[in-house]
Amino acid sequence: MQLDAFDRTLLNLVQEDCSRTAEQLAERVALSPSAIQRRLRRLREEGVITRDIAVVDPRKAGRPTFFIVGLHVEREQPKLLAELRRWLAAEPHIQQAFYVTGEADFVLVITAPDTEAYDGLMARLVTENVNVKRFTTNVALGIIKRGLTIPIPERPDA
Amino acid sequence: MQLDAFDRTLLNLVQEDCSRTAEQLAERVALSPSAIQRRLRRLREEGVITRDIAVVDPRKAGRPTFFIVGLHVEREQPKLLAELRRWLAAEPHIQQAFYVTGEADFVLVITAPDTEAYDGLMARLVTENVNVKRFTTNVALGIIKRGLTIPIPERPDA
DNA sequence: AATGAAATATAGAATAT
DNA sequence: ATATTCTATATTTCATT
Repeated sequence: MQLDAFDRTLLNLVQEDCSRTAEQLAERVALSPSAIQRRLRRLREEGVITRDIAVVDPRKAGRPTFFIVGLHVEREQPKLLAELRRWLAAEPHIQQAFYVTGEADFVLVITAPDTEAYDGLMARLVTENVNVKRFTTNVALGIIKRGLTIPIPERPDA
Repeated sequence: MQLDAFDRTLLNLVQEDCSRTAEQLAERVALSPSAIQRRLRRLREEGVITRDIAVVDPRKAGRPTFFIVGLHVEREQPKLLAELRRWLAAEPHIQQAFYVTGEADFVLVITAPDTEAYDGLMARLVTENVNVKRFTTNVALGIIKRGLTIPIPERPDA
């Protein structure tokens, strides 16, 4: 699916705020509200926009602690890795998981109400996934920024 | 602000999908649609819900590369750290930034259209922030999970 | 004080020009 | 691409507990 300049600015706008009305978006996109609605519907149907979510302020919702975790596996066997991936994806407290090059094999961003909960989670992780060799924990002392926005250049260059 | 059981389930639901109508939410929250709307409005006013955003599929929007970066600073002086924080927060390609304990001082999640763009960004980072000593890069080979959801227990335990 | 139900207003979806 | 209608949702108001 090809994205034109209109699609790209729309994507940038709804990544900031998806509660904007088509009319409000029309003030910034040189398109009629109905054209904007059609495009947004198409972008969602095509899976360019995968979902619309509310972002909650952690300080006002239980003050969870954030942990950045580097995971090291025993073997790089595809089967074992796929299993681990599924496990990570299914765990609600794991916000994000990347399979990476470099020192660690996986990097995780985890939220837990407290350190004990985190310990419990990681204990389960290592016992239920024997392929996990070890992990290194970084506790977040401060959250500077937290988002999923992918900046989309107005003009395509790919 | 105190969150009761209704607020908590609502928060869990809108973190999954904020495009649900009050009527749909009412099927799962034993409240009338109007009560639900009032609560959601209050949660947004109070800043418990900070914003509503569309999540874009990176594979369908330019296939950017994700980088997980560990940042090491020269000095831990509050003034210098605050400056760096501001710089990180202002940079659109930096999706997330945490100030952490452990080996690195900051952990960043960065998206860039390609490796050159990443190089350019990091070059700017180190030249414009002399307090940055060095950094370690992990390239994401695969994204297993990507979200901002904070699981909120139905019963408060804090 | 907060809820539920009915009123109005607004935005979205579909159709036609 | 705009204009119009139709439908659904959100917003407001009010009575009730």
